[in-house]
Amino acid sequence: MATLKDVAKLAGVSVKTVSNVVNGYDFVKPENRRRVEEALASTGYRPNLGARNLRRGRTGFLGLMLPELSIPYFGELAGLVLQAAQEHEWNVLIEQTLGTREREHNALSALGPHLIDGAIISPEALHTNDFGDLAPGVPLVMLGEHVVDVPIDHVGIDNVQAARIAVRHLLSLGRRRIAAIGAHPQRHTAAQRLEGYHSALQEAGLAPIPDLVLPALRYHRANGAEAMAHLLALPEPPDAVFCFNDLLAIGALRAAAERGVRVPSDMAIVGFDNNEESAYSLPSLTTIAPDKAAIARAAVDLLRRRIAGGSDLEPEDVQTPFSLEIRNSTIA
Amino acid sequence: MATLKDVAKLAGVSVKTVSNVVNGYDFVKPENRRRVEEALASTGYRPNLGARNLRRGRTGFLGLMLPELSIPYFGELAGLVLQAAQEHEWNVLIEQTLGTREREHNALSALGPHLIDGAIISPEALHTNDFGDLAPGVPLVMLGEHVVDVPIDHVGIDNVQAARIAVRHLLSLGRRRIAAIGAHPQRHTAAQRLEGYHSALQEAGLAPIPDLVLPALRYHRANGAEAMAHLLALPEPPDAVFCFNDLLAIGALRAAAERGVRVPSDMAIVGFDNNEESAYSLPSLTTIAPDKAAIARAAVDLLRRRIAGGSDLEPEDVQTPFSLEIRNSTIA
DNA sequence: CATCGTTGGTACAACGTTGTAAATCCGCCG
DNA sequence: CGGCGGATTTACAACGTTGTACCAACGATG
Repeated sequence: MATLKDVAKLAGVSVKTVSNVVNGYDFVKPENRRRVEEALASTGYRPNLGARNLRRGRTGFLGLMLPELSIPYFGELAGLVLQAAQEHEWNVLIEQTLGTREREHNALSALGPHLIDGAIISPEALHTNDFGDLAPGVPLVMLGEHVVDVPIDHVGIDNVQAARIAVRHLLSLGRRRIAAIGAHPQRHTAAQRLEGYHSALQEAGLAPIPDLVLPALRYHRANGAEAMAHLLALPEPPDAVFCFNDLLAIGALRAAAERGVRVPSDMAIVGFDNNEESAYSLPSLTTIAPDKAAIARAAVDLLRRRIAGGSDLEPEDVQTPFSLEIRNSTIA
Repeated sequence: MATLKDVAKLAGVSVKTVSNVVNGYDFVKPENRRRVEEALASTGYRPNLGARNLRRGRTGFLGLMLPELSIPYFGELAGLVLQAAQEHEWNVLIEQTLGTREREHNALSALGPHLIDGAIISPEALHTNDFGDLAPGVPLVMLGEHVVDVPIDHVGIDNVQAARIAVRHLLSLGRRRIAAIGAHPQRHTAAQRLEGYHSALQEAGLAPIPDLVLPALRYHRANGAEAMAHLLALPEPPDAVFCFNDLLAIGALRAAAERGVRVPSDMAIVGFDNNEESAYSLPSLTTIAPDKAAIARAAVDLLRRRIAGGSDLEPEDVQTPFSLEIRNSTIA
C-alpha cells in the first residue's frame, strides 16, 4: 500500500509537496504537480484516513445507535441518515442496542470519544443518569424519546399533536369507541401519544374508557395482534383503534381479519410511522407520516453545528413536520 | 481527553507501563498496577483507536455495502451482520449503493484499504472488471449475486433449487398456469430463479408460456403490483405466481385484491426472502426462507479467515440452507 | 563472589499524515 | 548587481499508540 513517502520518492519531491497536491494547495509548480499526479496515479495512492484523522483530531465517523435495523422504521431512518451524513462526507457507524438499557449504555461508551465525531441515538430504555459520564465531549443528538432533564439536542415530532390529529380523524368518521394500543410505562413517546389520544377524546366530549387503552411491551406486529385479540374479546369491542406505530397496526389488522372483523367498516385502524409496507397492506393503512428525511437531515445538521461550534451552545429541540396519510383502513 | 501520557504522569510511571496495564501485560508490580488503574479510572481514559490502529495496522472496521437499508431484506440482513461482526469485536461501516453501478463502484473504492479490514458486498449492478483495481488487498465477500469469473469468496443459497421447490409446491397444489415475476436481464440471481422455475415446469411436463414470465426492473412492491396487473389483464390469466422476492409478492397480492381476485383460491402466490412482514400480510405469504443469520455468520467467518490467512487462499463458495415457509397465500 | 535468569521498568522509534516555520528560488525594481 | 517579496518547497515535530531494545534490580545457582 503506497504512502505519501512512496509517492514523494517516485515523483522526486518532498512528502509535504505531495500532501499539498493531495489536499488541493494552490502554490505548486505545474511541472511538479504533473509529476506528483502521475506518481499518485501510478501507485494508486489512497490516504490513510486513520493517520489523517489522528493528525487532524477528527475521525470522519458518526455513530448511529438504534434498537434494530430489522424494524422498518429504523431501517428506513438509518438509510436516510446515511444519505444525509454522506452529503457532509461522514461515514456512519451503526450500533444496534436491541432496546435494552445495557446495550444502549454500552454502545454509548464503546463508541468512545476517539472513534466518532458525534452520535445520533434513538433511545428506548436509557435513563437520565446514563448520560453523565458517558462519552464526555462527544456531541449527541437524541431522536424520538426526549429525556427532558438532560441538556442534549433533540429531534422529533410533536407526538401529542400527531396523536390528537389521528384520533380526531377517527372521530370525524363517527367512531366513538376508540381504543389505543401501545401504552408503555417507561416510554416517553408512548405517554405523549396517549396524552394526544386522551385530549382528542376530551375535545369531543367523550369519557375515556380505561379498558380500551392497551399496553404493548414491544412495538412489534405480534404485540399488535395480541392486543387486538384482547380488544375483540371484550363484551363491547371498540369501533376504531389508534396504534402507536405501524407494526402494531399491521398486527391488529391481521388479528381483526382472522376473526372476520372487517376493516374499516367494523373497525377503523390508524397507525403511526408510515412504514413503506403500510401503503401495501390490505387494507392499506391510514397513518401518521413523520418526515423521516427531515428528521435525518435535522439530526446531522445539529451535529454539524455542535461539532463546529463547541459545547457551550444551548441545546436545541427541533420539531420536524408530519402529516396524516389517509388510506383504506379508515375510509374504504 | 486523557491520553496514555496523562495517565502515566498521574501514576508516576512511564507511558509504556500504562500501555502494558491497559493491554493486560502480566509483569507489572502490583503496587504500580494499582496506581495505574487508579489513574486510569480517575482520568476516564479511553484508548484512541485511531492511533492504536495506525500502530497495529488494522482498523477494526468491516464495510458492508448494500443497495438500501429501507428494503426489508437488507435491513434484516444488516442487523444480523452487525451482530455477527460484533461477536468478533468488529465495528461495521454501512454504505448504501442504491443499486447503481456507479455507487457500488464508489463505495468499493471509497472504503479504501485503510478504512476497513474487509468488506461484505451485496452487489446488484457491478461488473466483473469493477473488481480489478479497486481496493486491492482488501478481503471481499460477495453476497447473493455471484460474479463467476472473479475469484472472490461468496455466500448465497442455491437459487435454482430454491426456485424449483417453490414452483413444485405450486404444482403440487394442482396449479398449471404458473407465472413468474422478476426476470431481469442483468441479475444473476434472477437468471437462476428463472432457471429453477423452468426446470420445475419441465419436470411436470408443462411447456413454458412466455407471456407468463414478467420482468421487473426493480424488486419493489410497486413493480410487483404492476406486473400482477399486467398478468390479470391477459386473456388467460395464470392461476399461480412465483415472485422472485417478497416485495414483488406483496405488490402482487395487493393488485390481485384490488381486482377482486381471491388469493389463494383464484391465484396462489409464492415469494422469496421471508421478510418479517410476509408472515403478517393478508393472506400471509408462502415464501422461500433463506437462513439470513447463517448468511451473515458465514460472510463474517469468510472474512475472518481471509484477513487472518492471507490472500492466497482458494476462493470459497458457501451455500447456506433455506426452507419453504408455507402460509396462506398458497393454502387457505 | 561471579553469573544468570526472571521480573519490572524505561527510552526510543515508528505507523502516515499535516501544521508550522524556516529555507530556497526567481523575477524584477532601483 | 544587491536585494526585496512572493512563490514554492522543505525539514521537523506532533497526533497517541505499541514493538523493540535495553537497563536495573533481585534472588538463585555454581
